[in-house]
Amino acid sequence: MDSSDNPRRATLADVAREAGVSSSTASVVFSGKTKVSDVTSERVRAAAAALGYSGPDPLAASLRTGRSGIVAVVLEGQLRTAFLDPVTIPMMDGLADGLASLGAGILLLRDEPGEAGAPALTTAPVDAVVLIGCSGRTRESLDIVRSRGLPVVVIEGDAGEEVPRITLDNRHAATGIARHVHDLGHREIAIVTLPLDGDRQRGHIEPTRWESATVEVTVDRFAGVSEVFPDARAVSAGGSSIDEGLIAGRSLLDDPADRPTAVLAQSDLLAAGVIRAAEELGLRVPEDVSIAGFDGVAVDGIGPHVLTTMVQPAAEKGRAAGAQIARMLRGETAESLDLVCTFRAGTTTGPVPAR
Amino acid sequence: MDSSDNPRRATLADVAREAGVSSSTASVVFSGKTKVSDVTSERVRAAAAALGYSGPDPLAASLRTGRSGIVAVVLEGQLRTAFLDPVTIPMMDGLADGLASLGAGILLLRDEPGEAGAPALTTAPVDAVVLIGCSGRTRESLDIVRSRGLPVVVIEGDAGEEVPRITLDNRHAATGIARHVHDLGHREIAIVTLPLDGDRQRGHIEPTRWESATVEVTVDRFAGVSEVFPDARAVSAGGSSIDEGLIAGRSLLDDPADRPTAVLAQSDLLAAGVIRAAEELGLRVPEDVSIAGFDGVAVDGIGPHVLTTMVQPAAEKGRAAGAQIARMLRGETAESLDLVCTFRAGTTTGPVPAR
DNA sequence: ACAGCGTATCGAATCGATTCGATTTCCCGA
DNA sequence: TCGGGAAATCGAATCGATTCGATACGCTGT
Repeated sequence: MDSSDNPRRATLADVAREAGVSSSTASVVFSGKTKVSDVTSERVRAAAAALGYSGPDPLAASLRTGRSGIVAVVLEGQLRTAFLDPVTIPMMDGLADGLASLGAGILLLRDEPGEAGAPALTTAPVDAVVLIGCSGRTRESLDIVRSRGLPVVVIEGDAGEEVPRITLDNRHAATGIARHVHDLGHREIAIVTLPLDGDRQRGHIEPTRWESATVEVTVDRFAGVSEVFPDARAVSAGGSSIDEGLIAGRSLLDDPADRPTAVLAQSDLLAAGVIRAAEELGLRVPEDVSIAGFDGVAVDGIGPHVLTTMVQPAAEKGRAAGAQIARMLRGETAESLDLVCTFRAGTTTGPVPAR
Repeated sequence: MDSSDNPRRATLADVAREAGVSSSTASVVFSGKTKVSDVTSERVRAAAAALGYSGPDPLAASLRTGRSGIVAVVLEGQLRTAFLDPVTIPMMDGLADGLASLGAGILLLRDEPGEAGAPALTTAPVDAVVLIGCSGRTRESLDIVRSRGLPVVVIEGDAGEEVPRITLDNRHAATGIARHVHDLGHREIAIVTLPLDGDRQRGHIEPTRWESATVEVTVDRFAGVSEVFPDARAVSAGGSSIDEGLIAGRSLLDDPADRPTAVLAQSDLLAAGVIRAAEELGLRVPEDVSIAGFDGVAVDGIGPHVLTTMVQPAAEKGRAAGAQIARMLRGETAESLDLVCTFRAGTTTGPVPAR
């Protein structure tokens, strides 16, 4: 309205002059770092209002204090890819919470090839960085961050020693759910896995294929199940979605002669797809086939079922990352955390059907 | 490793001294704004490497140039609320694209009560702001932004004149899909709406109820359908999800005596829920009941069906917002855009069943 | 040999706040 | 009446780069 195209916006110095105080005093009025008399404070505020001054310029303040109040989150590839996973969202929310105590905002960065020469990470005014799902190009991001000397935390990824990381006890949790199924009497089970690497290839997984798998989550969850069912067959999905689960589920349940009595999916979305596949084929869950998931997210549209699954503390992952960042910013040393999943018994697993 | 706890990180001046050039020259080597001889450039780079200097400090650079390369996106409430809507994600992706030409990152801000006195928006070093779904508290955000004199764009919300906005032709698009259903011969139709206001109350909507509705999208899409079907009955869902659609669908399709031949849902997720409700009741889609959605997002898990819907240019919304921001930052004036949805004929609508 | 010119580099001002030691003010007790 | 000390305010340095007019240098054409 009135302040949009002035020749120059008012600065703190202008306000101070207008109020008849030094700029140091004016500064303190806004930051509250020191006591100022009420009368002075009032005069400064009045002057600010008169000049249309809306508080200290964040850029200048940042330079002086060395803090921008921004934490970068580096996601792989397109945002849509990252946010397709329903776990990501509560995690981000948790991160926002964990960072809130710092009053820090979240800067979304894609670790893209970066057309304009330097990746955004080089030139972004951030106080710290959170790397999610460290792999491939994220590695480069890490190098940049290290050379800038920024505090960094890695969520679900390995970035070498010295970098604090937040992980999940994927392997142990997977063993837990496998044991649950085993206790129910199941012996013929199948696993629907997440992608093994960037290829996202679907289909049956030969045991030797695991050697070239790079996605840690997938490998760990598989290894966990293997402890209980060393010979379980596995098919890989092309991603974590209901439709992918449906495809995998069909391929597993199609042949009545060779049908597992239980299917362990590596994500809840996949499990939901498998349930749909079972329903399609006229199989009852859990009477004819037991199905378990992983993650413990709210999956829409599986009707009356409550999925048996391992609930991962998604929001907690984010909060923990935020907390570690906060520590590092205070100069304390951060530590790595391995969060534990908790078993949730649902209605989708039951005793092995009488043959 | 080596640069983590030095007494002081190297500055551009240090590098310049080490290389035996002036700091202005050193600056130019990194920014590339002016020609520098190869030999000088090389000397500077070598000096930088020797001192472990990783490029100009973004904070200092920002102060001088007045640009931080960051655009804030203000979301209402929890992140999870905002990202639950599958339209949000491609939109953010589009925004990221639209902003990429500026090399700008996206700062996620929640318009919270803001415990620590000033909301983050006051102190965030941003170049511009995108407000999403302007309502209630977002209004305050707008005031802050205005007083800071920052360029701002509103997506799907009204922020008064002078603020460029990106909108959808919701009303017209809704009319289009209603006409499609009308052309198929349907006369008894029902609408499943998105929430009418913050209450998110479920259930039948009395015509007078519309007067107090505050969510623009809901009202517009309803009004659009009303042009074709003035007497259509409407039920409100408690949100945009498959489960909410299921609930609404059951209530509409339950009674065979009083069953609409077509259901128009205000979102694809709701439509998916209605489809499930129909299937539950043994109704075939579209033979027994036609169902249409809105949005054109990829909905997982409705099996072989392709939803008849209005495809909204979600990514384009974000891209357009990004483009307008870019214009404002270049000093040009931005304009409001009303994007159009396109009809997609699917397999979920068909001729009205013979009675 | 020199005016004229293009190129590479330099100097110094500037961006707008924060910070902390120094200074002033004022009140109280001896 | 004056010294002592707490409270409020001031001054000046500082954060680390960018920018642009000025300068120096080496060529070319006549």
